[in-house]
Amino acid sequence: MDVRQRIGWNLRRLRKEREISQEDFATDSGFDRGYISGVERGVRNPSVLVLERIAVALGVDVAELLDAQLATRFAASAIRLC
Amino acid sequence: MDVRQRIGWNLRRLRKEREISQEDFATDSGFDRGYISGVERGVRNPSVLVLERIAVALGVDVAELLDAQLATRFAASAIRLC
DNA sequence: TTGTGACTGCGAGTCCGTC
DNA sequence: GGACGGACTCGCAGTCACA
Repeated sequence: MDVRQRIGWNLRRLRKEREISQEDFATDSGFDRGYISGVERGVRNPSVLVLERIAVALGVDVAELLDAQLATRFAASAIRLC
Repeated sequence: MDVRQRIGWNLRRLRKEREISQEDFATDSGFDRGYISGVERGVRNPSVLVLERIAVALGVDVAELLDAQLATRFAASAIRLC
């Protein structure tokens, strides 16, 4: 799985856990809503500074955004649920 | 510690473990030597796609480049050794 | 062998909108 | 609520010469 998709699924997972919308998270993290959408879908290529801002907004460590296992699991269950 | 410094120390640590120069690693990973130098010193802000290329060239997972503990330890010992 | 400043092209990141 | 588009700005990717 691509790093961008890994990050995307992890971001979506952690955001959903907190039960907030992309718009609310965008304002929290100080990013554009459309940009957050792109990151979640894995079409954007964020820099590590962006990653840090996202991690801080989520209250987790940057490394957690790159966790392959959790991303894969969440992606699989998300596909099953839809 | 800044994410960029974390990545920098981890890259330097893993590269030194393999006993190769910045120049050799640059050719291996397909980057410019000056750019690698900047990433190691934490003055560059690489994108996640760059991170993946570096990780592949090192033969490790991207998450390992963001490991805070190993980076801090190596940085401390490096300062002690110099 | 590595650090560093300066440079250009292009993509990251923003703001508007529609569906 | 979220996907997706266009147009825009600014900063990063990638390179080189020199210390």
